[in-house]
Amino acid sequence: MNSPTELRRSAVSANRIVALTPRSELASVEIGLNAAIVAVANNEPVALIIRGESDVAGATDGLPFGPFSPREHRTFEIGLRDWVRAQTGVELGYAEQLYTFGDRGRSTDPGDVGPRVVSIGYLALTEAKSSFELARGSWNSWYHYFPWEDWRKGRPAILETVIEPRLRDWASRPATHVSSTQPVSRQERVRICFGFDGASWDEEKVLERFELLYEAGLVDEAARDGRDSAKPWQERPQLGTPMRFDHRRILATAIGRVRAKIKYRPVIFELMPSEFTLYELQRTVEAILGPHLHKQNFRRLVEGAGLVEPTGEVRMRTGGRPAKLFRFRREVLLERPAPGVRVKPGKS
Amino acid sequence: MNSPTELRRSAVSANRIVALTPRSELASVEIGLNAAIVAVANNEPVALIIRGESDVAGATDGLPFGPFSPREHRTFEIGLRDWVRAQTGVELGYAEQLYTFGDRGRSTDPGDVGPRVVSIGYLALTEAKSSFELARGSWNSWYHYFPWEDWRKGRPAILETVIEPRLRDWASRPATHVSSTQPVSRQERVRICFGFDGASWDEEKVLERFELLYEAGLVDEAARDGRDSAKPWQERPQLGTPMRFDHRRILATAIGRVRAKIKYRPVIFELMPSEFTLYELQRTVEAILGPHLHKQNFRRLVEGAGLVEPTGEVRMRTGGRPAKLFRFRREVLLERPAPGVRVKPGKS
DNA sequence: CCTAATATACTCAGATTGAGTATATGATGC
DNA sequence: GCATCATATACTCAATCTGAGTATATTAGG
Repeated sequence: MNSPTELRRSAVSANRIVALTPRSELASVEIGLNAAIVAVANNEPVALIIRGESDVAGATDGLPFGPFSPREHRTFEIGLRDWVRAQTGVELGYAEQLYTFGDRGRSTDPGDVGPRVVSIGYLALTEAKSSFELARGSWNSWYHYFPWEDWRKGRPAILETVIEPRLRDWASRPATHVSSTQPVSRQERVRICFGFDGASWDEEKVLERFELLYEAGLVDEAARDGRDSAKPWQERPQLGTPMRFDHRRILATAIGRVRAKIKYRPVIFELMPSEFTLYELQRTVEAILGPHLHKQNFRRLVEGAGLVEPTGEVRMRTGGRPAKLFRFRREVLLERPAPGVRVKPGKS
Repeated sequence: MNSPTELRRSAVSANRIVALTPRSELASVEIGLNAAIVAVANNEPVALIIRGESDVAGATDGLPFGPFSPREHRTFEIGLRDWVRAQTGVELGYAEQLYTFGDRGRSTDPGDVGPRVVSIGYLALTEAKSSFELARGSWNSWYHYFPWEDWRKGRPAILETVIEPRLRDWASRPATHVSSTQPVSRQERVRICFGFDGASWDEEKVLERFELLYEAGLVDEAARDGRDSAKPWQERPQLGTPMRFDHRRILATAIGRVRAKIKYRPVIFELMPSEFTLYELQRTVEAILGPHLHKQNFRRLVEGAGLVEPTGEVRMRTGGRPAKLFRFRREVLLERPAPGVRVKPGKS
């Protein structure tokens, strides 16, 4: 199989194979476009969720998605915008590609070797207009699907009561596949991802945490995908609401990306109305990131970085002194290489 | 077409269409896996290049790539590793997904509406063992393809002499497609991407710069893809060596990603031998990032962050005082949330 | 043993950051 | 109308970090 001749032959033909192989012999796949559409409504971070029919594990919720057809759409993004508009009535503003998922182990049909759906995940950010006219779907809190990510009221209890004991139990068992590409022990991975034993909590590791729970068989999707370590879903505690297909994984990727990105790109303003007070801005950042920020320093940072400019107006009835209204200074994009809300957790 | 009934119908069927549509009707595509395999050899950043037959624009160089077959490979990464091993003999270590490209405008056949190749780009980092046993391909400097990115000897002359006048000329002409999604003028984009008129040079904007040159019809790939603004390739100055397919775009994405990533993840050590001096480490970082760093502060930073530990050995014959040898401290991964070489340009 | 070349250690001023206190001003209730 | 409350905004200060310099150590080569 790996004789020098074999290797040579396959190497030589490699660059030509696409052109030379008849189309029918090439295993082709279908492309699914999936959109994690994120907004912040009433200081709650939400994603646009489509409810569909229940799958084998009882999951009904999913992201807006549709097949990508090269016939109809010149680019993925155009296709995505069309799909989202048709499905939900939402006109997307900011959108960026997240990741392309294609594991066979994650399909709903684990033994399948035929054509397969490859999911290209997209992140979209939009302003949450109140009682938005949705043709279909609803805005659901993303902490509904990831309760362990909600640190707005301190460390979520579910970490102590459910996740930690079960993950420790899983970590104490030997790995089923001992691989040389996985040099870090289960225990260390659990400790780092979930901040046990004094390790710090990294709010960006959303996907890593979800993947760990998946590997440990603690989320319903794992059982549905037929992982050996997973018990039947009726017997397990439900860690967050499951989603159809691998949509929860895509949403986890999206949350991690947003949390990382607002620190070095001014994408937070995609979630804001055109005019806002600095405290509203802070609350929006906190809705995304979790921990509370130091109010005075947040102001200093945001104003000092030139991210906003006062409109001259004030908002009355804030319950105290009126707050100045600000707008996003689009010119920062032309001034600084990487403007963003480089916030760090603090008091108040 | 967009009557309420139509919209409703398409919205309702959206989630089911994958399951309900007969396979023959779904436009399926072929997945190509492409690897930008990066190393640093003799302080020169290099990528593994496969030379193939010349395309219509005369491009011969390309990245290792091959079709992804769901039949054979459980994941993209496994498929990629297999392909790279078969084509080049290289066993990949670190690899991460970059981006999935699928524009029709970038295919070699612009009018094509049939099955299309979607490229999933991967970045791989490896140590450049001297005169590596390559079954096929060669290590080429990446500045061969992107001469304007090479700032190791100061601002590259090609920016003044060729790029600036031609981009300014292009920017002064009105955009062919005036779109509301492009609120920034050509002039501003050129200024920001290439650091003209006192704007700072952001070494991470490799892809943005390449895309701008592509749009302006200044790289050979643009003419080959039949963009209206591009003159026949014989008439244009060759800005860097062109590559086949959209491989130069993938390499640009890879360079930008590496340059960004070494600042917050210790991926630089994937490019180093197991033992090295701090100056060798600095030279490797500089090969990737471009500008020179302040030697003393670089040492303070790297040691202070706990990224390395002394082996106790020294390297003689450095031309002066012997240098201590260091190794990567893998434990940092367990200690800090985002360890990396957070370097900033400076003197010496 | 002197000199060149490199490695490493130490210093210091300015900027940034975390966190506190003080003041401004409209809303509310009497 | 006025005290009180609640919030917004301004100012202060020490600890730390950062950029950049000078000084010293240790080899190789003549």
